[in-house]
Amino acid sequence: MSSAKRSDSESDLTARARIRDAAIECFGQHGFDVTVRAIAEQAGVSPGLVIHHFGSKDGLRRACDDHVLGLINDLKKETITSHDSQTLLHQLASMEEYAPYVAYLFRSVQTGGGFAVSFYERMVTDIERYLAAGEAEGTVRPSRDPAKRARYLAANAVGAMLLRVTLHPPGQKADFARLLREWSEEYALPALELYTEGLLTERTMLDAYLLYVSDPPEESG
Amino acid sequence: MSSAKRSDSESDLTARARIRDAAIECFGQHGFDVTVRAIAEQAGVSPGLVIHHFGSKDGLRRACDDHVLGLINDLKKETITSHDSQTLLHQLASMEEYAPYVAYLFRSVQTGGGFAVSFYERMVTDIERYLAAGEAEGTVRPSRDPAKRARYLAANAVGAMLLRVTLHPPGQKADFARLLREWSEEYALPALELYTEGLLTERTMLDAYLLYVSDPPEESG
DNA sequence: CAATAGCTTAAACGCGCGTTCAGTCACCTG
DNA sequence: CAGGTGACTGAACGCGCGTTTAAGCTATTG
Repeated sequence: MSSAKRSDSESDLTARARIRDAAIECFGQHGFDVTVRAIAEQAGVSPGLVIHHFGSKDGLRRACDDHVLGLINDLKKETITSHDSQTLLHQLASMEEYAPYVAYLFRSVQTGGGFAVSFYERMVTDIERYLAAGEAEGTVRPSRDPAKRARYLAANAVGAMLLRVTLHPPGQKADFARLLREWSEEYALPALELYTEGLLTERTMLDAYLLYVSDPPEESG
Repeated sequence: MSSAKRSDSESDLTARARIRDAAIECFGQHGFDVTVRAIAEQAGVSPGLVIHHFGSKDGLRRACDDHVLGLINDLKKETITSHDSQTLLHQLASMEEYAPYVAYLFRSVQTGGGFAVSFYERMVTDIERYLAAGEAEGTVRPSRDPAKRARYLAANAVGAMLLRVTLHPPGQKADFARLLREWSEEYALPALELYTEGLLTERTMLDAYLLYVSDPPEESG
């Protein structure tokens, strides 16, 4: 379904594909409130044709979701063997030709909805696998609850980027690869401090919590 | 400016104030795309009156920003002496009568813009002070760059909550106090693990980075 | 009481949106 | 060549939005 046509150069694509690509670009750059007219103009067609092919603006959005999902799946299958230590988003962002799709994904997460949730869940399990590998390798400390740790770290990492993009929206041609790189450089020090030395000097809070969960007090009310 | 009238009970307020409060409630619950008509209905007035008092929908939004900002300032002045260890947002959320304002702030951050940025910057310095206090007290490890650490931790904390609210939007009467509490309980373990034990088993990455910044390699290109 | 000023409303305006529709064109099929 | 099918367009429709406008109501003032 997603592996049919795979050419580019913009004009030898079927109009339907051109509209879909234009929509992904517009949605990613300006959010899902872009007008159908703007998408049509970007694709070089009339607004009516957009609806003719996708039924409605919502149908177009679903088609975009499906297409991006297909690309992700294809990418995953390709890189499942090459055991690189990069997370899904970094993989995507590092490839320049995938820029519009990364922007689309950011915008999806920013907007919320089912597609964003499923993509985020994918990242969570991605990070969980990544941490488990590090654990097996001996570089990552074992956790008392690896799943929750992965979820916690994922929420922090993705949330921080989401906040950044929301408060300081990038310009027209958003280079998310650069954005992720700059983020990593900017906060490498506090991140590495936190990851290797922790934040607290004593373990009293953790020990108290562990004692608490092993022997919880009675619930009142 | 924000300390003039301070009564409630909804009907003895001036219409202007009633509209403003209704707008804060609507904006917080449904986002800034709520219609002026919906706000007017919530306030029990006609749509025209809303524009009559605030000039435009944007003017109404600015008035809401100013009002919430005023409340925050008042709250800060009150609790500046009581040196509690709670961050600004937790203080707000812990007071039930402030619920609409917390929802409004969440929605502001979610939407972006100048007001959201200034509020977030406030949280950053808030957390920086909080960390510095812990450092002086001996419970928080000193950092090689406290400002950046504060910014990093703030981005993670706020971003994670933003992501949560975006992907799993709360129902009609959003209880953000409960939401923050549930979040803390849910991820107490991985957070405490990370904060007291760190994530990595070796300090090679941190040491390599420290070496790198003290003697950076030549930039090529 | 008459007059003025401000609060308030119902109705409507203008605009931009998603969508529909009638019709044109190109291309297959027999 | 006749006929039909689907891509495609330009124009329009209908709707909901923010906003405007004219008029009514109330209260204060001389």
